Amino acid sequence: MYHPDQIEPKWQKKWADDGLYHADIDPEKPKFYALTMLPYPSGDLHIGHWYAMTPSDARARFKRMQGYNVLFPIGFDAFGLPAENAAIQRGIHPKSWTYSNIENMRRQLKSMGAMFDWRREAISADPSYYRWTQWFFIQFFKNNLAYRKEAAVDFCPNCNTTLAREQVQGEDRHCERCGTPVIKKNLTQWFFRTTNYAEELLDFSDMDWPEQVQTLQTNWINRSEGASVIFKTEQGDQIEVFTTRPDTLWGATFMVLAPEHPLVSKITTPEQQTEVAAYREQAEHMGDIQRESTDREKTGVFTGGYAINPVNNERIPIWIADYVLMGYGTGAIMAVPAHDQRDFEFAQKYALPIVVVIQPSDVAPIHLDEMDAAVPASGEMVNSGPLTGTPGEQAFDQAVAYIQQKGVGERAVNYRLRDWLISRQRYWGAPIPIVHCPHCGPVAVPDDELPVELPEDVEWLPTGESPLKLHPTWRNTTCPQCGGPAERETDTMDTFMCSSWYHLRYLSPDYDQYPFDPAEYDYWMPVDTYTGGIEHATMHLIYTRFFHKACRDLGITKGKEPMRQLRNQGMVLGEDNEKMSKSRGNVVSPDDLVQAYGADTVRAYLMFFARWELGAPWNSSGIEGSVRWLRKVWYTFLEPARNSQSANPEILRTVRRKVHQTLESVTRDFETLGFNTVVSGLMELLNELNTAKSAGAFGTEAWAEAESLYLRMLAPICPHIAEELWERTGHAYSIHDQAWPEVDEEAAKEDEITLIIQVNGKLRDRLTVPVNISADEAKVAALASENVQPFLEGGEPKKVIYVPGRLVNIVV
RNA sequence: GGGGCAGUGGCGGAAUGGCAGACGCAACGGACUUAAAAUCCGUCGGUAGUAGUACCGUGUGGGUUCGACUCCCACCUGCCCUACCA
Repeated sequence: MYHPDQIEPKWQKKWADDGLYHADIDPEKPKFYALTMLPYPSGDLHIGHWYAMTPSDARARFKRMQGYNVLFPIGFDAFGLPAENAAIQRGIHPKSWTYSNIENMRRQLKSMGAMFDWRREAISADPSYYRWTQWFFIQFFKNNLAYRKEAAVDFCPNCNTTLAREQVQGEDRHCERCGTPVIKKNLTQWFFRTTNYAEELLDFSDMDWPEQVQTLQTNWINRSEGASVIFKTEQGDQIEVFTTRPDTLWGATFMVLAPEHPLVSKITTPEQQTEVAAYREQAEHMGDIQRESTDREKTGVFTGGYAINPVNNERIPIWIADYVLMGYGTGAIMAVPAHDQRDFEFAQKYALPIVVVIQPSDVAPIHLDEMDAAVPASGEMVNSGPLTGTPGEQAFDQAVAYIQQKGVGERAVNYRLRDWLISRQRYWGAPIPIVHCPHCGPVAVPDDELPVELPEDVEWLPTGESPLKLHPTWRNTTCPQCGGPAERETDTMDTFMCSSWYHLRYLSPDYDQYPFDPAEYDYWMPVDTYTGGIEHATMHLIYTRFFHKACRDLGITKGKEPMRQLRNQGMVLGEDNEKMSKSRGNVVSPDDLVQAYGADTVRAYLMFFARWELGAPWNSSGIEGSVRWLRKVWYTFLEPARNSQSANPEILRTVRRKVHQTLESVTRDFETLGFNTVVSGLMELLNELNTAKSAGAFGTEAWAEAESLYLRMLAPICPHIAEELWERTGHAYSIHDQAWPEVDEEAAKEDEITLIIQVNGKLRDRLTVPVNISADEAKVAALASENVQPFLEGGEPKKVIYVPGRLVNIVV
């Protein structure tokens, strides 16, 4: 009988004792770095973790059997808010909460039977880890990739911390972690210059990443081509604007600044002072959700000031309006009401002039008094001074050339991507290693004083303030530069900073000279296959790419990208087709499943029940199929047959053919991460083998080969049962050290094929013919078919198409 | 408003432009059993027919092709991302 509860712990212990999955540098072997996104130690391993990790493990095991030296590490993204919330709510220290969770999750992870090399485990909350997170920060700081500025930033009132732009999501602009709508706050925060890399981050060449992730990142970065144009106020101040439509410059009849624009107070005339101040006040207090809602009627006020349109020297009024955002572009726009809907609405409401300067050829001649909407299309330039008459296709380039020649602007590219805000006003994170000195300003903590350790004796007060700020002594220090009294930065780093480089720490988690051992780096990097959820497309996956490129420019890392191939798994939903959650009561516990069925069954089912990249709702009866399969595997190979060795050569030939055909498809599907068809292929083969077994194939040479190949193909998916059967069928330990079998092309070949006979593309007959049938023979056979005759109606076919080895299509 | 992905039996899914529904779940019928579980055998897209078989069928409508689940165009539905982005 198959008893997974007996064999699984036994083999897990033996593999661990033998160090079977230790991955060490071996220059003789090609390397393969397989990486699965590291989990947050929330306390319990979710079925989603199993869904993410066990297929990745199977793929890594497959690569290992193919002869690669495979590194498949694991660790914990151990800093973060839930730990701190547990501290506030239940009085448990985040450290003990986190580390006891890690202990439990380690046990759960080990129950998977995955080939993790535990010697390489890295925990981002260990001082030996975050010492280097801090070290990276300092490298960025010293090289002007980290800077501090005051800005209106997103703040989660529930988590009591600022967030990066990427961590604010959805229409209601809610916090990525807790779902609370964020508010804007003016704060001085640390940023990384991700925007320096905007252009490079758009380049996905030589990367095998899903189209969807490329699209998400490309849209997130949102490159737009246009021109930057300098307008001057009547007092001579410059106002720079970005426009994607330089060809509409002659139609710019007013300017709009964001209410927060620094020039507003200077431009505003005394008469307009009160109104402008009131509007700015109102804009400041209005939530972002309200302010950014598109359907709200546009509002604004006149500043009293005027600018000069640099192409036609027209005097145009300067307004402020909250539909212009300080955070995008320059916070100022030239308004072209005739050709931009927003500007059009604004101009209508406030009776501002509208001038048509573009006449698209497929639009009836535009008359000002008949306009009820802007005409955003491009077309021939009209009313545009020297450029009047320029055809639509040339308008953009001609306009840019014109402003460049006049020295009032130039071609420009703008991105929506913002710099990465990394300050968090929380305790449980890596402290930002900066000392604020009243004389020297912000000064980096010297390398030999790293890590800046988190003090453990902190108090939890429900004030929303970081305990680091409230700590009586920790803040006080001396300036590393001048030696005078100074204060430590009390903000910690975004945990995405920790996870931007964990793949490097896995290489040498105990190394203390550098973030990683360069020898390990040179051997293992880049990551060959990276797997994880698509929800990280515009967060972690952008950050880690930025991090790699920034480090490359500092001489720390090498190569263009950190991860060569990326694959995303889908999500396992509850049986009710809803996202699993405790409150819905639809959570599936992997611990319970392992207890009931064994890890191998859970692994097999997770790989079989859905397309991995799509995921599907859980089906608790579906897992029965995987249980039955493994039970069947067990007795197929272990229970001798009464009629052993009595099969005829025909049967044995068929056995060999099926085995090698399956090996071919399984190999291909493992390569492409098509796990569901790997499993179904093996199920199918097992059915065939049982047919052959009842026909007397058991105990033959062909059977022995089938057994050996079957178990090896099974090994990556169900490592325990494969090892057990490998031993029980008399093979030497360990199956996981065996080579992936080679396909015997000769054995896989078919002798006969089923030739499909179609008439006008419709199936009419199937003929069994020799595989090497000639085209003429095939056509003759097809035309002779009884099922075809009635359709010929005695006449000659118009055309007969023969697809070698497949079909004959008769066109009548 | 913009962009992306998906749509195949009761369900999950399979199918280099060439036999639609492999494999599995559920369901139904049968064998074994005192009984149950386990296991085994069989049926399982729709309509008509005892049957051979015929017709219909991969969200809808067109197109390309000897031939379309697959490629192209338009649309519908669902999900995801994004959004006064200048």
